Amino acid sequence: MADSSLLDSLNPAQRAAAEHLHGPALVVAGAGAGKTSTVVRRIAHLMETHGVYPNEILAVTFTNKAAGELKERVNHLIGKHAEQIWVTTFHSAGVRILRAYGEFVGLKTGFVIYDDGDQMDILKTILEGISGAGDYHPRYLRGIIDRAKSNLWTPQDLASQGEEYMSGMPKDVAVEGYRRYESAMRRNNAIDFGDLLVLTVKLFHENPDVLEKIQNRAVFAHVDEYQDTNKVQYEMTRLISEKYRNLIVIGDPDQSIYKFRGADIQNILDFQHDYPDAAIYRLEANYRSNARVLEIANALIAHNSERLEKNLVAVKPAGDAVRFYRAPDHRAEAEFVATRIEALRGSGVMYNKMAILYRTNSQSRVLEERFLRAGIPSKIVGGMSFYDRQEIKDLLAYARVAVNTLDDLALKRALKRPRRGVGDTSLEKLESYASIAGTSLLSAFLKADEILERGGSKAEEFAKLILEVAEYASEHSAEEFFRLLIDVTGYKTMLEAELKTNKFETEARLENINELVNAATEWDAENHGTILEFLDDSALLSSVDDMRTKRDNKTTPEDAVTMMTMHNAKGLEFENVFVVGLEDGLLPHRTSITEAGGVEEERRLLYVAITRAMERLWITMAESRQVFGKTSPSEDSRFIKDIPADLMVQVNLFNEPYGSRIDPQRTPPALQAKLEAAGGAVLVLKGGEKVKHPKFGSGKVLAVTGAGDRLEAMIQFGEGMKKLLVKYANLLLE
DNA sequence: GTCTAATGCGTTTTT
DNA sequence: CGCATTAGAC
Repeated sequence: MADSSLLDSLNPAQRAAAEHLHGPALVVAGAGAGKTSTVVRRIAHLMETHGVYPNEILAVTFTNKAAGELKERVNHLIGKHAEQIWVTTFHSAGVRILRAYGEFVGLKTGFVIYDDGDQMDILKTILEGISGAGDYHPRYLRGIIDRAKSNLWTPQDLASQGEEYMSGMPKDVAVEGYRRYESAMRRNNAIDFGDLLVLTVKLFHENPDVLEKIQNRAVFAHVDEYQDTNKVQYEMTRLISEKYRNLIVIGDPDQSIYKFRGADIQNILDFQHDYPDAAIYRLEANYRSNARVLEIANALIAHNSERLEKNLVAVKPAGDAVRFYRAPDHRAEAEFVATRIEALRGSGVMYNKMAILYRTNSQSRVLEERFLRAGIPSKIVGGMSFYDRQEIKDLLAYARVAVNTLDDLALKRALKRPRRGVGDTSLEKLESYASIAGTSLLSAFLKADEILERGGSKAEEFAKLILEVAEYASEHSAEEFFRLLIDVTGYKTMLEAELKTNKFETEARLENINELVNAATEWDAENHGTILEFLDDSALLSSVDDMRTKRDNKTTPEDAVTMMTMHNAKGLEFENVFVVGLEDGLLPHRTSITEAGGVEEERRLLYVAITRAMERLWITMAESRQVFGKTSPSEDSRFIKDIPADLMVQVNLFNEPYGSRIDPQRTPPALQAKLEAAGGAVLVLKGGEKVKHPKFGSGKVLAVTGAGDRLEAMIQFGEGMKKLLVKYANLLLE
């Protein structure tokens, strides 16, 4: 095959994957193995060398942020036509498809996306309506329904499942709850995250012509993070790629961490079974981490059994040793991290090269407080986000009912703030009227004068306000709309009145509604879309996506330490990483210990966290920690024992080693063979080099495997391919 | 109808 | 500890 400069920077394994043309393929890509580069170059190569049109290429990523980066890199490589490549997440693809064809599966124009808070509101009412079910927490039912949807189960399918899927709820309550939930959602013309995928699959099944249109947009399909796909995503992938069968899935079973969301590691483990003709490519050279970091990651994950054989080898040499700090309590742990961060800063490292990863969002508080006192700038990714704040949700509720007058839930939320003089009793009457008449709540409000004995005019006034707002929504840009909204609803006036009694909090709220307008302005500039599309985008933002973190705290300086959960860290990398809270009960989390496969999943989570580190890694635990206001003692995480003691340095508060020490003579395996070249220069092999062997002559290094003394090079010589132990091969660089 | 204070409760990860 | 709910006062 003709050399293409596009692929020159890839190693042989990456290159083989990037050159894959037709048919299914599985790319097992270890952490930091350069899978994004491989996909970027594969796409560029398809277009440049094989003349594939950009609008025949689909790439599904895990987050919008990853999608944006992929697009940008392809763009950078080959220029403008990359715009037409469909790079998306499963959920964004679902919205786009359903906005175009939703009517085929019973959706009406203007349907809105409900988040988990909305789901809980609906489910609470539903549980209260089922006799004897009022005591069950809606959270559990939401979990059941989400899991059912990720498995493509209808309420009827759920009824035939075992008790283990009912989260301790009586099965008939769960099934009936699911049924009522579905009809409530349709009545409100609303869909949830699960529906974005479930309804898309349903649409594909029932409308072959629609499916074919999508298939033609996905002649060459890529699905990233395949280890975290669930049943419905599996089905979506299968259907979309069915026509052309040019499907490449990329993933790493060792990084599967979303089982609770229905992700099924078997999807990747069984790929070759589903597609017997699938090619398989393994990217096993890790370009990200210092060899010592990778060594402990490998040692840890070796304790898992649900794996695909993989031998991840460091390209980088050994750097700083991994440090382990055992703190007396959670405050001391925060103190240690703060001290280390200041020391790093003192030696010239920027704050944005540092990250702290934890198991649960609640762990961020002590750290944040400590950093605030120390003057360390920090930003929290995830947790309570901008769009979860009360004032933002209130305003979005007005927007939602404006674009979808069937949204009773949003109408009720809007009614609460500012107060409209319509209380619970009136609302109840209007709701029951609407329910009997089979109309929306808004229609009932419009006729409130006839329905209510007292206070009907106030309800009607409110309904008219909503209609007025709805008119704005259809006629204005997002920015103009939200400017009008905060004014005409009296929301701003209400907040300004609250300034007297609750200055600090209200000032923040005023600032936030101003930020909402700013967000809309920026969005307008990039999208020129409708209010409905603005709502879609804000609903689908993930915590690592830019728009949200940027909005989250506008005072956060560019140079700040990143704090996030281990889940959110997937796909990211940082020069310096602190993995905190390695205590049994926290990691592995107590709730996961009794679940089948739970501990292995938690071990993978730690594996993901560790492999984020490029140069320096600290692991910490606290011997006691406050939970719900009570101090309780804790033990080392069982995962600490998975890592041989001589691979980490235990340190004190001053980062000085004590107790166990690593052997300074021992070098961790790295994918680098040091060869004495003619002039005595050190030669590093990673594949692709031309070398000379005393007996076989000139050859080209195809791949390098193994480590240390067992490091082997696969070399193509004139007389054929040889696999040689580098240590004895006497190779010279040509 | 609305606001306030007291109570009780839960322990995870998120598109 | 932080929240969501609720009883009871205005």
